[in-house]
Amino acid sequence: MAPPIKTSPSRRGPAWMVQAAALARRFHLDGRSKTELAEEFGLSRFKVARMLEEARELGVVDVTITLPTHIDADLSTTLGEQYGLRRAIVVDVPTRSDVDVRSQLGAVAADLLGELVSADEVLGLSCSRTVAAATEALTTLAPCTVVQLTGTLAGPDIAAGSVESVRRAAAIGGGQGFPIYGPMLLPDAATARALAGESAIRATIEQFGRVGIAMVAIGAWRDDLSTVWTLAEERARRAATKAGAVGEIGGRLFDASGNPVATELDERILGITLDQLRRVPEVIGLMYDARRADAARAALLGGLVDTFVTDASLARALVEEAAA
Amino acid sequence: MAPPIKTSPSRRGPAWMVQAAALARRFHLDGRSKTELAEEFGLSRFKVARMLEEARELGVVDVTITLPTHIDADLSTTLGEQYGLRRAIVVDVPTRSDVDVRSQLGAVAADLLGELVSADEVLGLSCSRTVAAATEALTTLAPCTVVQLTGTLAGPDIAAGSVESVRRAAAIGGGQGFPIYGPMLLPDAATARALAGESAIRATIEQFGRVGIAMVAIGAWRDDLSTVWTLAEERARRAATKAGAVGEIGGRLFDASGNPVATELDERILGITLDQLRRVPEVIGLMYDARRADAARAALLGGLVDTFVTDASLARALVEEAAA
DNA sequence: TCCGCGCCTGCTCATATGAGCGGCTAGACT
DNA sequence: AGTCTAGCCGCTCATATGAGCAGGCGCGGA
Repeated sequence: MAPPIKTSPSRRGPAWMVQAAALARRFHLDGRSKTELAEEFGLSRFKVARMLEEARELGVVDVTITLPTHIDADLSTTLGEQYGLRRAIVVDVPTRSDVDVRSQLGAVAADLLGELVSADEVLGLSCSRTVAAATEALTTLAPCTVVQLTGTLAGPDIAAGSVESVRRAAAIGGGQGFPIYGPMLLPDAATARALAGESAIRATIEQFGRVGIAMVAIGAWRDDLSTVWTLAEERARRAATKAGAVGEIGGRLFDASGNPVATELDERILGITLDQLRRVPEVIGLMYDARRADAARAALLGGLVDTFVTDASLARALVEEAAA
Repeated sequence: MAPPIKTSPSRRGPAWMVQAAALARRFHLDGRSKTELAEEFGLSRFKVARMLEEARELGVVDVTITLPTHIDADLSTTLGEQYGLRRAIVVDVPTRSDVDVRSQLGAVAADLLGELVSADEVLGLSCSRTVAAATEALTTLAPCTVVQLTGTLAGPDIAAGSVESVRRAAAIGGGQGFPIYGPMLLPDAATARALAGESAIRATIEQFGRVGIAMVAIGAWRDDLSTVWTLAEERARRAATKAGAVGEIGGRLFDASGNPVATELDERILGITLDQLRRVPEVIGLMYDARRADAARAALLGGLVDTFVTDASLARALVEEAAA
């Protein structure tokens, strides 16, 4: 016996199509109730319901989600679900230039801060060009305490990775700022310890436990893909890589599972540790570029981050990896 | 006092956007209930409802109605509403060539017949190239009686306007056919009367009162835009135009209000009268080309037609006219 | 500090909606 | 003709949903 395959259960004609389309428009777009539509079109409410459902099944109704900002909603949702994130936001940035991507990502991250930070909360910021881009784009922020989570980056564009981010955020929100006047990576452990003891810096470090929401950049532990990597000496780099480091947050290295990697570098870093970061209720991680996929995956699977803001290229790489 | 204008009642951030988008997708596309979504997303059902509604208002959810066939759903609905039609079907045909438009229109009209004609009904067909295109595209038709409503057109492509349409439809549906072997326009009234009395033709004419659904082409009473116009003598044309004729159906002229225009030509026509046509419960009018807008408007406003099948150019012209 | 206002939340209850049922009809096969 | 089946329709009743309301909360002005 051949199974009862339906060749074409019900071929709908043009009249049906047009009416279904009109129903769909008034239901989905105008938000009318099915009962209203039944009266308006002179149909039973059951028929309305059945037509709408069939229209959906036939793909007549194609709901396109068009966010006003450049956010890829579908990719965001997929990414968030696949990695069990609280939230994922994929910025659909057409250009490939690092500067443009950072500025787009920053704009979205800035909006996100405005949205998530509530008054009297403590906001923590790491130092990176991406975080700087976010604070540059910041326009609205609840009055909150702003804490610098890491020492400053001494890179070519010094202003980007500096205390400036904290100052700006505090100014916009109208709250207190806790900066760290000191480099992220120090020559040796002793200097690092000394600086950490300095009174202003210690005041900042003491805020770490109070941070309610942190925005940090995630770096890959690879050539040219992390500012910290660039700062480290060749020997230290090798040692860290050998120890399993694939990425870093604020100079703190982690392995493919997202667990901290303790190397000699760790002692020389001025800033929040990964364990401290884990205790922050809401960590927003910023990251872009598909070449950082390994580090991203580690950070996400390791649960270092609650909310992940990224660009489409990296998001796609992550989603495809997870699908395979 | 300045009125309480809200500058921006609630600026939603990226997190809200992404969640709203996810909700919208699952609601509109996957057809989940709001209560389900509330559980799935850990929200109250009220919040879900409000987010969905706000998303709709903000235009975040853009429901695109995409019909599988080349039908412009929006234009169809608008046109139908503006002219108070039972149904309007606008075929979105990209090409401009008459032949292509006719064949596309015909395909849709054929589907429409398959959809609307029920068994044992009496279907009437006028003679025209567009109606011929429809019967050529016909694949499914309920068993019904097919009646030719007008005499045959003696044009360059004779097959198109011939008895062939009736024969084809009757064959496909498997019902009886009532053809008219005789021209639509006769040299004089006496000949017309004589032919109408001929037994086979009279049998057909007697069916006119039983026709439950008619498919007719609407012509414009203008140079080159109506096959009948071409057949008439210059003198007759002028007289008809002077009498107010703007269009014709099966050679029967009507004025700008859709009322019959009685001229000498009327006596020489073999076929259904406009008054007889009005008594048909469902008249499907076929027409295309924006240059026929005047005739179209007259036929529609005059209520000569219940269902109007047309191309996008004509539909747009009509809609814009009505809007002004 | 107190108050009023705007905004958000979740509640209640009347209404809208969905799932499943049984009746009806038409076409296919015996 | 009898009968079977697939659609289609509209009903019932349990559930989902909407409109409107009241409480809470942060902000800004007196």
